[in-house]
Amino acid sequence: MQSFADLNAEQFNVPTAARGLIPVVRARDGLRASDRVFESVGTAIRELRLPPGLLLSESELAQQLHVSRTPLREAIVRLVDAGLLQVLPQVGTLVAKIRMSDVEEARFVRETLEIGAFELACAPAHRDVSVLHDLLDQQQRAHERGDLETFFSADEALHAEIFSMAGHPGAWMAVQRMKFQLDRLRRLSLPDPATVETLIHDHRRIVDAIATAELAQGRHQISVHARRVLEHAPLMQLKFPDYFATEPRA
Amino acid sequence: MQSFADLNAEQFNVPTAARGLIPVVRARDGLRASDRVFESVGTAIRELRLPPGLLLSESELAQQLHVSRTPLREAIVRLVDAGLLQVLPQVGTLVAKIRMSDVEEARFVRETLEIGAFELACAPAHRDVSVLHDLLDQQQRAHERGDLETFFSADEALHAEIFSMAGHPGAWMAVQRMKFQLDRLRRLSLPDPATVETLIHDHRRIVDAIATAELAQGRHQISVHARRVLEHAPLMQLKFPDYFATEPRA
DNA sequence: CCTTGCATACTTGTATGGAAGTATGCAAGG
DNA sequence: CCTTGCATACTTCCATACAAGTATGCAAGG
Repeated sequence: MQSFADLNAEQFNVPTAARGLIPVVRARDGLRASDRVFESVGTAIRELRLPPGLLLSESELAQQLHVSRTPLREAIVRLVDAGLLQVLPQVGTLVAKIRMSDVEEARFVRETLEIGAFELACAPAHRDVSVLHDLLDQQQRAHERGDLETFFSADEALHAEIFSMAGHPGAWMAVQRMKFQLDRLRRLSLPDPATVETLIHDHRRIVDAIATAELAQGRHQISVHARRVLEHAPLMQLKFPDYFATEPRA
Repeated sequence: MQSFADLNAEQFNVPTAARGLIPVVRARDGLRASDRVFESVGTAIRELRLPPGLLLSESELAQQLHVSRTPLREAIVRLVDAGLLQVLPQVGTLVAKIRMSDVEEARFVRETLEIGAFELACAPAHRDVSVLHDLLDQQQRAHERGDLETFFSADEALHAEIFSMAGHPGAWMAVQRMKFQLDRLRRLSLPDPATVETLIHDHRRIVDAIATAELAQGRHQISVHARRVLEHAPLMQLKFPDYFATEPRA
């Protein structure tokens, strides 16, 4: 199995240091070291900088992030709960592979909750979709200048805003927890500009459905939108076979 | 603020030991100490043996559970993520109070996902509701002999089984995470036998709706069922005012 | 050549000691 | 009597040392 140090050695030609893979966030704010590590490592996993199946080591990671093993372990515990890491006692800690059954569950949760939120967002007589239009514009501009990260942020913000309009901003948290698995699959298939345009198109139709309170149309659009990650899944499984888990959860 | 030791002193007349509040789970299986503590403390909180607002202490808890502070802290981190604990740095760790906004969010997530699962469970032509009927019988018998714990288990199992029938057993996990807040509110209002009978009645109607695939009827019943916890909420807020949070999340 | 057993170097899990920060009570001064 | 400042006793947070278990490579024996 490929180790963390090996991977870094390949990419940066430095045997021990791993600068670049995980940005070393320094002690800003009053944030706990545990939180910084959770954010840093969690983002690195979701952005596939730490590829699925990679074997990590607590002490190695701790050194590279300049924290001790205690706060690192607390971050690991949370990442295990989130389904992004898997700990094999006395063996190692590895980046969880993408399990299509988990992806499907996340898709169901997301689609179902977003449709529920959409219906509530359509209910108020005086609803204000100007924020949604702003976010659509942001996405368009970010796409035109090839800024994927900003597009991602605006994408997230759009979906979160719909939950806010529905009066359930907290439910978006529940969706995000499940979305972790979807994120990695999306990241695999999203360098394609055409796909981004499709997503923006989806967003426009969903926002339009809210503006005009067309329930049936909106439900359909959200369903289509939520299932897009699954479209490229079979191809991605062929292209990156060892990113995907074949066996049931250990 | 009432401390953990004080509470125990009141109930058991022992100043330091806290036997009874949290069962000391001994090192069975190959389970990690961290996992045992998470289960033990989490259950104690959900069953209100550790009342909302209670101020805890890492070292105190560690002594009483016969583990060191490290695995205890890892359990605390998970319980914070679950929304059952709240850590105030350099001050203390306290049992999170019940916030009605969280309850409402959990209700929305649960109701929406259960309706979604219900619709899928109705779809297959050859669906087998015998397991559901067994669980209904278990609930009836448990209620007749006043066995609340068994009723709770069968209740959970029934809802989980519906998600299984829908082909999304994993989505039940997402519901359970949100349900933690609902559990405590239910626990407050459930010593009432009449309420238990109402719940069993709800369950029967929901199972019937699945058996006959009456979509509209089932959706309505699940919605009514999911909102029952809210019925007694105002009364409970009057009866146990310091169990509930008034301010927004810190 | 192949198999088996063991020494060794890892891994995660747990315990403990110290550092930094906060609430509290008490004493001194107005 | 009321307010202010400080000493003290907590708290969580972090670093480190040790314990227990697993994989690996090498050597010895069949």
